[in-house]
Amino acid sequence: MALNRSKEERALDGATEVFTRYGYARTTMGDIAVKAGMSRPALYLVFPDKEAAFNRVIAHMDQRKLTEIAAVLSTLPNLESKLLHACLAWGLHGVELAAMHPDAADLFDLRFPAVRQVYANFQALVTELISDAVTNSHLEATPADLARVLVYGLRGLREAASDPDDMRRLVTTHVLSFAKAISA
Amino acid sequence: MALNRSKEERALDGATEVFTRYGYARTTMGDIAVKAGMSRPALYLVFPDKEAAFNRVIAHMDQRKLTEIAAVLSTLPNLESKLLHACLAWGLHGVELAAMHPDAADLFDLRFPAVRQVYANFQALVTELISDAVTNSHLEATPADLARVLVYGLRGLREAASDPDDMRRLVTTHVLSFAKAISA
DNA sequence: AATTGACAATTTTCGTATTAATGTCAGACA
DNA sequence: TGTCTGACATTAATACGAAAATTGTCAATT
Repeated sequence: MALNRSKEERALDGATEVFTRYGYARTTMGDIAVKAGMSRPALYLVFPDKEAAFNRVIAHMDQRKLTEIAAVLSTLPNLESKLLHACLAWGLHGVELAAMHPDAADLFDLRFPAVRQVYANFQALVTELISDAVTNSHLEATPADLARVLVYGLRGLREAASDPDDMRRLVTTHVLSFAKAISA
Repeated sequence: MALNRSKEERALDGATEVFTRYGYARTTMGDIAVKAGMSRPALYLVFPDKEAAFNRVIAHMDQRKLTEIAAVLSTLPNLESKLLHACLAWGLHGVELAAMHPDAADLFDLRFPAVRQVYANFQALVTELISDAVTNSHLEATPADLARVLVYGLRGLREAASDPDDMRRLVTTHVLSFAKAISA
């Protein structure tokens, strides 16, 4: 049994695959159970309910992405390149997912507590990154407010961008002008 | 008849009032006709169809707002204060309207060509404002892209802001950091 | 102890009847 | 004569009961 993945792993992976492909509304616990190779009641032994499954999936994906980003950040030399990489990696993630699975739009709905948490987490990362620089800049705003502006600004760009390449250009412009403002 | 407003005026004003209160989907041509004090067929002599009426209303409100903004801009001394006033006046307009009439959310739906035009117009205004400064800054982006980032960044802030006062704070932070970036 | 078939409760979907809204035009009106 | 409207056909939204699907639970099984 050591070679087989645990039922928790299979449940989480199955849920991740189905949710990211079809979004929240259009996936059923039955779909997930089939993907995970278990019965539907067995799934309820792993997740209390559908919403909890969704929260776990979002939180897990976010944790992976943030860890991945943090690992790269430590290799980068300055604030500008750190911010740029963080925002490109994080901001493009959603756009690429949406381009791959247009049905999964509700994965980014801020009405989900898990989605708001994703934004809060990234905002915390950005706040940490820019705190030192902000105190030296002549801006009156707090690092937290500046991070909020940067992060939700990224969200606004999603509506302007026509495709991932365009999004990349816009994010780069956004981040570099932001970095310049707080580095001055 | 000189004292009475023309039917075109009454139609436009009536349409403006009803659309801004109930949004596009929940207003009927009948509602507008009543407000405008004319029969429904008479309304069709002014507007070809409902969508045209909506476009006219959005375009007219936008024209008024942009004219109003432009008048103030000419009295302001520098780029920073001009940008700040423009973005506060323009960006808060929608938030305040939405706070007043929550049913009218679809007034800002980018699927409406008229709404996209509103963004394009403001983007053009911002591009014009910042063009000189950008050429002196060390940013590689074009004024048009920078304006796009600023304008759609404002849109993103709407989802972060909890109320008009919070929105005001966020917009101010956004604009001031932006202004600093292109003024350096 | 772990799992599931089967169940009640709830939600979604579907077909259909009904109502409402849109856009048009012949004819009424001034 | 030119402006306007009552009445109409067409299309779209709504209401609603029946059917199907989904959720969450538990007694029974392995």
